[in-house]
Amino acid sequence: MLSQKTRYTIRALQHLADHWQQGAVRLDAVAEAQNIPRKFLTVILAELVREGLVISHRGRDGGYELALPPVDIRYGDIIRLTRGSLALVPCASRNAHEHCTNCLPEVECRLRGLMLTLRDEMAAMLDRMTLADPIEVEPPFADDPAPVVAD
Amino acid sequence: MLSQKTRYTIRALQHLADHWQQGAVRLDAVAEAQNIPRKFLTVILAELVREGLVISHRGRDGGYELALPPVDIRYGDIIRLTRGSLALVPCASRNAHEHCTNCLPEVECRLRGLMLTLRDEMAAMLDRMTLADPIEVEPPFADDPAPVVAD
DNA sequence: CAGTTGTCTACTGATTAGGTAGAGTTAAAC
DNA sequence: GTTTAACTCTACCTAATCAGTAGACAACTG
Repeated sequence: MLSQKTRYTIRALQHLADHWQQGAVRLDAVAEAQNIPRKFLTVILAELVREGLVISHRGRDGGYELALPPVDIRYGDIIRLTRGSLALVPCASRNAHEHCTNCLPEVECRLRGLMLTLRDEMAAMLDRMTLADPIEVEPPFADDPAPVVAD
Repeated sequence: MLSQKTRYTIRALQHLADHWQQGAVRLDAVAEAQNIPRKFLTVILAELVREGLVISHRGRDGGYELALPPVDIRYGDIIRLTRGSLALVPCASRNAHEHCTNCLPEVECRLRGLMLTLRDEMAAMLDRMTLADPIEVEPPFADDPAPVVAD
């Protein structure tokens, strides 16, 4: 699962992408539109600024904007950034490889073989999609009560 | 990431698959061959027995064996069993759907749209592979020190 | 220089992960 | 029919991570 923080990060970036070249977007605007706890969002955006994905402007009329065009920000990169890796097991990461604990030697681990293949397939998809791509939303599943939304 | 427990589960099942129709395999044999803490493995196998994936034999010369042929156990099923879902966000699960907290309405959530597509791709692959499939292992990445293995 | 906005360090409470302890139950073999 | 090598079950524990908050500070604009 993606952590809540990763989910917030992606939605915040999508929001900034939607306002690309429209000037800085205030933190409160993002928090409100995307339903993200304000204080938590400050932490998230500060991190994105440090990573160079987002530019901030302080003072009156301050806010945030993407540091590069949406088309240059791939979903794969975002997830690698926040989660460290796309892979489902540490030993199957190509960018942040670590050995699994209590595992077999990698050379004979079939779980690793499988997870490497899966990782590559996931990476292919996530690196094909950028913040500029329109994404089709899907209707909620039928037999599912709508969530109670606090106002 | 898959939890350590899920990883152990998969490797334990692979081990049983390797000994399919060779009689019951003792817990200690699995623990040793797969490098899984013995006591923890009892918990894992007990669960698999309850789920009907594994049969246990008590008493002397007891042990465990798969309850059905390896070819009938898909990796997708194993992960769904231990993790509840293949999806990377709760709202993108087709089998154990839940609403995400602090999210947008699902009908307009692009993160969900993306993650549903990804889930389906992952599911297609994981449901194509079974415990009977040979899996190519891959050599460790080159610049990577071998792990220190306690004996 | 007042007010609005972002920045930073630290903290916290709840949950989950990853195991362990230990008493109990079965059943094959002798 | 006793021994003994298995599996089973409930309970518990510790450490890490997650999700989020507090509050003082810094910078920019008008």
